[in-house]
Amino acid sequence: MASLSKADVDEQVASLLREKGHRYSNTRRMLVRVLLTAEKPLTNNQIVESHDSLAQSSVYRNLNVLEEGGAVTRIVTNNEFSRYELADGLTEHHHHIICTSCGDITDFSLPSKLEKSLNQSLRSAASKVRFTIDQHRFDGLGTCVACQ
Amino acid sequence: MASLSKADVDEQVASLLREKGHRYSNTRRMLVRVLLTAEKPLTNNQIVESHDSLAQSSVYRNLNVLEEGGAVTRIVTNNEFSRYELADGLTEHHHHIICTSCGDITDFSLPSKLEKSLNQSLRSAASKVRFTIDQHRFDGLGTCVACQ
DNA sequence: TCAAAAATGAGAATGATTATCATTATTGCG
DNA sequence: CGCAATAATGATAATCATTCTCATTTTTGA
Repeated sequence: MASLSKADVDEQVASLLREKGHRYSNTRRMLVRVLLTAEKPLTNNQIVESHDSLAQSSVYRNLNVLEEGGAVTRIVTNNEFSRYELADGLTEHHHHIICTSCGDITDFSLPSKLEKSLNQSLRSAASKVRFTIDQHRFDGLGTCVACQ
Repeated sequence: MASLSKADVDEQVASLLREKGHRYSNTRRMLVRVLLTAEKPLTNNQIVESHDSLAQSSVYRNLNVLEEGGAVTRIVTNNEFSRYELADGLTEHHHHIICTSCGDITDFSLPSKLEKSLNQSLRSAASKVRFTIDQHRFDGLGTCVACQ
């Protein structure tokens, strides 16, 4: 599954938002663009600072709208900041290695075979406790070079 | 790896705290007892309410002390409450199925073969980006029976 | 062109968590 | 045993990321 072009992503996001009765406004378009070009999940402030015309309250509000629409995923690790990235389906499925000291995040992927086995085990466990699974996350927690 | 007895856990925690120059006070002992008997990760408030003599500020402070000592793991999912459980080594290694609606958490385990492959893939990815890995987490995110 | 609906942004409010600090408990040493 | 010194406690205040409010602006569709 190759990654999508900017136009494709726009179209997908527009459609996701439309389903929820939301518009794909300029601000939202800008957020998607920033997340698409970022090579790692970003905090709200990193996004705000990336562009003069972005108001903090709007970024928070719109990231929530995008998250509810399924276009963006929020990553929470500690009690500091949330980080945001484009959701699965808009990017390739991947996982994270997270620095518990500074919060920095790096992406990585698992062999698809392993990914399948994981999914299988998860679904089977979930059905036993009668949970519906929307997504999963596999994170490595540790320390980055800068922090050790 | 069978789970440890209460006495064993106490000994381990005492030792972990001692290494950090902390005492294994009655309050801390009580927190460990509550987490040990709980069948799922608990919020700070759930712990406070489990016992009259527990002050909120002390519970927060001591959960942090226990976390720093490696005796307790904090689980953060959304912007609401953190939840706490005994760390790996004091309980059997396991994973979580989390309800994104109410925050409820259920434990489950992966086949040890899968667990090994996961670890291998993670370590290999981490070394490439020069991260040191302390632990990993694999969470299923979805909706519990009560919320769907 | 116009009204209805949605989005924006500045600032106020919220609320989980952390810091403060006077008081109390514990430790180890003589 | 006492008795400092050190750590823990708990009530309360402070913090700060995030959410809410609301007046204004933009967009939509008829």
